[in-house]
Parts: sequence; structure tokens; C-alpha cells
Amino acid sequence: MEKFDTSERLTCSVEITLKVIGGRWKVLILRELFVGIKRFGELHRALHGITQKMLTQQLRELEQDGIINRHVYLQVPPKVEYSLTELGETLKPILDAMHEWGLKYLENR
Amino acid sequence: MEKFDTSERLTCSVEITLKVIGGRWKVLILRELFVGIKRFGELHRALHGITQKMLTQQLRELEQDGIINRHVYLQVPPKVEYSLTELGETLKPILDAMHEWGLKYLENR
DNA sequence: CTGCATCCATGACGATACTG
DNA sequence: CAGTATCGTCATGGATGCAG
Repeated sequence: MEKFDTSERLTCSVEITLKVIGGRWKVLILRELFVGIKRFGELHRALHGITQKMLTQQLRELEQDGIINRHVYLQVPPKVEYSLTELGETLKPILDAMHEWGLKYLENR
Repeated sequence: MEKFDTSERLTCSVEITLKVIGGRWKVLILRELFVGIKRFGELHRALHGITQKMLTQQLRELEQDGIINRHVYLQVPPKVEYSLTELGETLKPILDAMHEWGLKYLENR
């Protein structure tokens, strides 16, 4: 029972990309943010069915991966805005390509 | 800009693409098949760490989704070859883009 | 050689309640 | 408004053995 790579089992960079955008809600969050800056509540309303816990979690992971910025306004009531980083913007061509492929896939079925 | 209805499971075509290539081993299998036709055993050796069950399972799903062909030679011992379909080939640009992005991501960390 | 059956561990995801 | 904190479920993936 030999463990090969305890740190990460990512052997190719494609898997890294997949890991970054692979969360249950991440591509949907990214699609919202490609349009522009959004507040937490806006995202929560836009992604029907997502719980606050999941939204928070997925946003944290995207932030951790350097895909989005989190801007907290120190005020009451709280206001937090999310936006894409430069790195996050570079994901757009990929998501667009995936969108196109998905449409083509649906035609061929 | 299109509105996606998240009341259903898969509503946005990006998610469909993600579902097709999102399995734990699928992108690695696809990378092997982009090179050319491969036998079951070849894939099994190439993807260090995968179990036969998982390899079979992921190959079945890719076949189901119309991404790969499965060619069974009726002989003993058995011989099964896997290859990309035309639809499968159209995934290459996307995987290439994801590969490039993964590399860039690694630089920026 | 290829692949199915079975059992099982894990963690991703979700429902719900509570808070500064 | 924008989160935490628990607790539970269920699909995913893995170990092992058997079969044609």
C-alpha cells in the first residue's frame, strides 16, 4: 500500500485548471462575475438554490486560488463585493469555449 | 446575455462540458487518446494508480457521452481498443487551453 | 486480458439554526 | 447583510475478489 504523492495527485496542468473551476457552483459564480462586480447578496439571489454556506465556501476557494478579489466595506450593515482578478479574467476564453462545446454537444445528442 | 435557470441540475452549457470531462481520471484518459488508439491495458499502465474498476467506469461514461469509441476484438485473450470520436477530438482545443492556463497559474503562485 | 460484483471510506454538498 | 456552526446525506472513488 504505497502512497505516491501525499501532497497532491495532480500530474498534469489540465487537472489544476479543473480543480480551480471544478466546484459545484464555481463556473456559475464566475459567469456572474464576468458581467461585473457583484455583492454577496446579489450572487446569492442569482444562483437559485445555493446555500449561504456553499456560496461562502466556493467564494473563499476562488479567492484562495487568486481568481477573485474580496472587498469588505467596514460599515453597518456589512457590504462585501466580489470581482475577478486579472488571473480570473484569463479564464473567460476557456469558459466561453466550454460554453460553445456544451451547446454543440447538446445538438449532437 | 442568457439567463440560466438553476432550479434544474444542469442548466448552463458550461456545466455540461464540465460534467463530461470532470471525472477524476477523464482528462488523463483523454490526453492518452489524443496521442492515438490505446488498448485497455495500455491505458491501465499509463495512468499510474487507477484501478481497473475506475478505468472501466470512466471509459464507459466517456463512451456513453459519445466522446470515445470502444472496439472489441472477438478473440481470446480479449482485446479492446479505445479511440476518440469526432466529437471527442473537438475537446482538444479546450484541454489545450486548460493546460496552458494551468501552467500560467503555476507561474503566478 | 478485460471487466464485473461487492463492500466500504471519504468528503463534497446540503438543511437548518444562529450571530456580529 | 454577510456570514458561522452543526449535523446529516449521498455520490464518488477505492480495495479486493471473481469471471469469461
